Amino acid sequence: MIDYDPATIETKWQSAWNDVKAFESEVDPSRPKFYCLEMFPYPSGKMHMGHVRNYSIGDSMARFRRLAGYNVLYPMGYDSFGMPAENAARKIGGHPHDVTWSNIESIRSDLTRMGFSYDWRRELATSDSAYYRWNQWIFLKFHEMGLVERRTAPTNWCDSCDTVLANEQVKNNRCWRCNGEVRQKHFPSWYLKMTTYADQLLDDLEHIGFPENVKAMQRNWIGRSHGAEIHFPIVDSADSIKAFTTRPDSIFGVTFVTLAPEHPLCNTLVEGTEFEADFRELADECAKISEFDRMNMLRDKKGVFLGRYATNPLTGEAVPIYAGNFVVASYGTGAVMAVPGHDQRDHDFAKKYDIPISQVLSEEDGKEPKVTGRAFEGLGWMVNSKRPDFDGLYGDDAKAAVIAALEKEGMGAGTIQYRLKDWLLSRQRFWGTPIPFIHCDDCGVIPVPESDLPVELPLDVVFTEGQSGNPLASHDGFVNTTCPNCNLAAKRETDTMDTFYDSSWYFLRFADALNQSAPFDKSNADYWLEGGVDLYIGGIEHAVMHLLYARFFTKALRDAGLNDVSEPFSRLVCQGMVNAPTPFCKTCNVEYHVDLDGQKCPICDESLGSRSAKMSKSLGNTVSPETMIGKYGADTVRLFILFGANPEAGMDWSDSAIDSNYRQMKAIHSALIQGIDNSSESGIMDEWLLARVRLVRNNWVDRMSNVGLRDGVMISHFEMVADWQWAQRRGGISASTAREYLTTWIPMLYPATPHLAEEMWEMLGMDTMLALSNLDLHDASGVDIQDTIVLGQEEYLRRVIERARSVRELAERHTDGDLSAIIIQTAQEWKVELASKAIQMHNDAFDFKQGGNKFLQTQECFQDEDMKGDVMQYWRSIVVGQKKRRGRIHTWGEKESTLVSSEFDEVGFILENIPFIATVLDIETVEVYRAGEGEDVAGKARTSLPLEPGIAWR
RNA sequence: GCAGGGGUUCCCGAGUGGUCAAAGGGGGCGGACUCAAGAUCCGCUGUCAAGCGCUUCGCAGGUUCGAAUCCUGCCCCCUGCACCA
Repeated sequence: MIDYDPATIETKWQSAWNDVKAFESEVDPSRPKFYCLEMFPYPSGKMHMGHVRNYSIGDSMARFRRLAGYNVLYPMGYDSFGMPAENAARKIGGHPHDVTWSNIESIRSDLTRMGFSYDWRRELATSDSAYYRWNQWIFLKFHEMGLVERRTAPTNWCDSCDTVLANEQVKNNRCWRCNGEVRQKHFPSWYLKMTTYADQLLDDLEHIGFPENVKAMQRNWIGRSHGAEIHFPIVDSADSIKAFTTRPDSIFGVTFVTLAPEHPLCNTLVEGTEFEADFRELADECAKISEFDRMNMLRDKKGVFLGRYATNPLTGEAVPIYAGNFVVASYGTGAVMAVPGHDQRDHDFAKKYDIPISQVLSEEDGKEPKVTGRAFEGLGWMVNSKRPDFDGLYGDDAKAAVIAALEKEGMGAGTIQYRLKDWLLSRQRFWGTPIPFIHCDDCGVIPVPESDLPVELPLDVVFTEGQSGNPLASHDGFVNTTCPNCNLAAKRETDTMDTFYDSSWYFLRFADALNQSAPFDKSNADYWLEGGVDLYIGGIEHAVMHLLYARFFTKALRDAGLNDVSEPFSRLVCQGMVNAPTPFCKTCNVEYHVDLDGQKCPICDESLGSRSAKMSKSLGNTVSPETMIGKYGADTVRLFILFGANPEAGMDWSDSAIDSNYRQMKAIHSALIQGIDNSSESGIMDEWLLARVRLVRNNWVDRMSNVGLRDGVMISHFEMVADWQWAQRRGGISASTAREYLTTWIPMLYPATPHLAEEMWEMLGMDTMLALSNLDLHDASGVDIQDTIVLGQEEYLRRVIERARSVRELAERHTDGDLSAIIIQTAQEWKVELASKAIQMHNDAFDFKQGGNKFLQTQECFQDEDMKGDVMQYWRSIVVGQKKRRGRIHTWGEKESTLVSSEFDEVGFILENIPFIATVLDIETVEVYRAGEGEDVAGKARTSLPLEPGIAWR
């Protein structure tokens, strides 16, 4: 017997695939396309388990689709601009370019060793000028379209990263990358006007296959809210306060107005008055304190009266103006109309400062609002309106009426607010795409002409530790240039682009990666991206940033005329994390480094337990893919990854589990060898095994088509081995059946474990490699009636054996000495007859409640007075059932019904299989007869049902 | 607080009204093989019991002839956003 030797066959097939260029694909409108893409890696060093998982999923799907006849685009690249490379370069004194390229080499070799089937011709790296020149080209295009804006505004500045950040990159006022605190800084910056697309980005979410949580996060992020902007004229002033509200229907309950302390009107109003001092104190407090303190402080709502009043535009009432620490300057208009009767926050504030509370919405139509001591925030019926024609209106009608009145009187308008901001694109860092603009004293900020692209990053820059600032800014050769307009000396822009820019269109570049005259050819992009990338796989951490930017880009590029695609990704799968055991203290709820395994908790001194935690360097619970591939081979690692959990679920690394997957691979290998070597001429299990494979293959295609890889692999790598082994145990199969089975089975092994499959395919004598094969999977012929019977019979046998086992222990207790015989009593003929009739009637929608008893009375078996009771009881059990179990005619599946109706000869079938039953049950004698035709051992005759014989031991 | 996702047997994890004491894997136990270990194979793994038994799918109710599955309320966990007006 040949041993399973993954190392040899894996390298063999990897180079064979490479030799025949198996995975290179071209546009071919005559075939259905499938674009399979994984979020490309940031080349930070070696490949880790998260990558392995991501790409194992993608590769299996790509291979599955190729096998099914699709024209598959499956490319790979590197998201290689970014700070880690720059920081590494500073540390070791090199250039980010060199750091990046050596990491890319390393990752590429890991990817190759896993056998991933990429079209390597399309490989790209975003830090390559062949790529980023198109970043610049697109930027100029966006500029022409009016989507680029340079403006000075407060920005999020991260001190430790030495750069500004986009809104999306700030989490809890901390930097997404380094977790350092972010502060506000006024800065001239480049923006992409993503808000132009806010509505499309939100509305189009409805039609794409993203997971619900990702859609929710994006909706949340875009944060569209419908409402009104309402003007509150300031008493004795020409100014008015513009407040945004989502609840214009509560306007008659406004008892004060609150401004953000940063609101410019605050200053105007208090300057030189007795209220100035208090206001300054509040404003300073808000400006200074750290985010952490502010979160605490904000539990305590604070405000100061500004000494002035504003007029409610619909009533003319004057209400006091406050500045409040809880009003956010950057959202809406930075001013809030306060309705303490219907907003809990305003309610708290009003109580604290003794401001009147007025209720103008009622929970019940026609009734006065209840006084509860809390604000009623739901929709309600308007009451107490200080103008006619409003009372009695509800919800949207109420809002519309108020807005209409405001618009008519020029005091406001219905508006829509977004949380989404424009994308702050510029970074004060070196390792990114230079923004292609030039600052000229005379001509201003002007674009680099297209013919001068790319603006390349200089390679002669020295990076040293402790260096701060952007090295581009001090690189004379880069900075100094001439103005394309007036030809006088000018300076280059030294800001570079956010690296998320690079990854916002790489999936389009892959469609035509070698194009040197354009970012991509339109027809190529339209072919491969029609309906979007068909399957996009990556981590949930990109739910907002990358996926939102990429959607925006695709739409903007569409509007630039570069493609006809509106949504880049038609189906997104976010793969779960790979976890591994790590020491854990239950009491302190802290995870520790694996070095502390088996020791005591450093905090509370209790013994540490273990729990599953995300693999990370800081916990030391990582597992090196390289080591695992070396030990078990790529196929086993892939099988483990796919079988360990469904793609979306988190999975736990387990040494024993990968070991058992390796054993499974060996079992598959030896089953295949056994099949190939089979020279038997007859096989009693032929019919059954072939029926099984017809059934199972359809299920497999079904599961795989829906990225149900775990289920798919369970069928191909577990159930089918079990079927094979069962067939062997039950008496074996013939050579021709073995061949037929393998011809179907081996391709099913191919997506998950392609090397083994390819090797076995060749050994089976096939000339065309699986990598080049195109099998019509959907042509699977399915199971026919004969298959159903054969499968049903075998299941019947298994069930009989199972039941025999389950009563065995009891029988042993009730019998003196060893058991020597098993007695099987199949159901009486009249039972089978009745059941068969009942099935027929059930199919004809017979009403058993109505006519069941009447029918029974016409039956021959019912005429015998002694049997009447039994017949009644039996009848109930097959057509009605008990509390817990429904009647058999309802619970029998197709197989069972077919067997019963076709008068399956249970006695004959068991007689044929006596040797097998005797062997597996380890018993000398197996007796079988129809109940009533032999001794009624242990009173089992009465309990026998069709397909459920009474089983007794002796 | 809002939004999304969850809570299933020793563990992980399938399971969307009856075929469910609930797939599969891990772990554990037992057996075969072996001098032994490992590997491999077979069986068992809620509970009492020669049963159309009893109890179990976060908790409490409800709908139903029948609920892990549907409805209501509550508790807990994870993720994201957050005094967003």
